[in-house]
Amino acid sequence: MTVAKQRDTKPSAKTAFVTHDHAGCAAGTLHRAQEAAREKGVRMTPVRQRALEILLEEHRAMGAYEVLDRLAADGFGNQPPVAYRALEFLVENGLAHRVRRLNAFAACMRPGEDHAPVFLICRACGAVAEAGADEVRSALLDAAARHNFTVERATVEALGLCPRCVDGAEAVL
Amino acid sequence: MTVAKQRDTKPSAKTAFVTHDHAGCAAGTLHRAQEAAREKGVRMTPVRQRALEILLEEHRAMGAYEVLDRLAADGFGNQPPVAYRALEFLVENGLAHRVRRLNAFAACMRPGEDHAPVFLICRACGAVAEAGADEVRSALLDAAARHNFTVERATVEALGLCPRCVDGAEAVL
DNA sequence: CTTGACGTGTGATTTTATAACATACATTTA
DNA sequence: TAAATGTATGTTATAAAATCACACGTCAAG
Ligand SMILES: [Zn+2]
Ligand SMILES: [Zn+2]
Ligand SMILES: [Zn+2]
Ligand SMILES: [Zn+2]
Repeated sequence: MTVAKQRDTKPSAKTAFVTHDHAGCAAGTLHRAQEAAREKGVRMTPVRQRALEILLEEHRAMGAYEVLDRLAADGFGNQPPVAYRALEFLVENGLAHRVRRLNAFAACMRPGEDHAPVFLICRACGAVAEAGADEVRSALLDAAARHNFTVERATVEALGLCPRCVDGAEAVL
Repeated sequence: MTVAKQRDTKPSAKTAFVTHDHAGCAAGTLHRAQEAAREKGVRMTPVRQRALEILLEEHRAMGAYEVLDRLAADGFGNQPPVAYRALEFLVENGLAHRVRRLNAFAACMRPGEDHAPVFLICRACGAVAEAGADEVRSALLDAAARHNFTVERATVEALGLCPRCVDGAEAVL
């Protein structure tokens, strides 16, 4: 089937800002996330999977309450902990990320790959891309080392304009 | 006077995690912040200055409500906007930074210097250091450029253990 | 003196996140 | 299978963080 072909396609790492077969992109990522969960021995329950599917619908970050509304509409609980717990599970297990600048969550595009994500957030269209950036991470570790600081987790987020919005958007800085 | 000598001392860039003359450190930074505000033509009103002084008391980040309590105790208003407005002013004018991981604010140690701050946040003692890290910034810009993304603002924060806490703190990762 | 920009005070509300407890389901153990 | 145990979900309530909307005061330009 044609979907299966898309499913195992390696992501091009810059899909978020260009038009692409997102149905296949999302299905493939979901599939890889399920695989990662299975290998990790954690349970991908219905709420959790649905929450991930919701995050995967678009390349943008969603607030917990927005996810909650969607989950509730699908027959799951409608209280904050329902969404927060599902999202926490996804983040803990590397299937989603928290985007601190937006107080929101985004599906991970490389589930199970143990990567160091850098987020590129378009302030005009809200698109969020997950850029792999080992150089950023190692530069950060170097800087920390100069202060004798031991890094355990890092947040790297850039706000700006994606290639589609860079023309025709008013400057902010 | 001895304070004046401290006031114009350039910060060593790694003061936060080592014992130092913090009274002089704070006074000097406040002085430089006032200077920066004057040069920029913005008004350092009483609330704003007091808010900065409060942030400068320790090398850690403070929540808006914590700052608010302190301001209220000093006779200023006791409603959230009082603190948020003062903090927003400080951030907008480069006299303080927002630490997103903590939903908190920290005084800038290089007011008026137009720098690219990287925060090192100790999860054990709460100390926050502002590490200059041009390499991190340029690596981030490179990564963004590969996606044709235009960076306007960036957040780089590392959570971990400072040199004083690295011994005798349980692992978390 | 009047106008308008800016800053501050205050009450109310919105948005984001957790605490605490009860119930349901699943996996192990007997 | 039945009991026991751990894990997941549902629900009520509350806490924490941030913003809105409006009134009042100050000060400097016209
Ligand atoms: Zn896609
Ligand atoms: Zn965009
Ligand atoms: Zn100091
Ligand atoms: Zn520490």
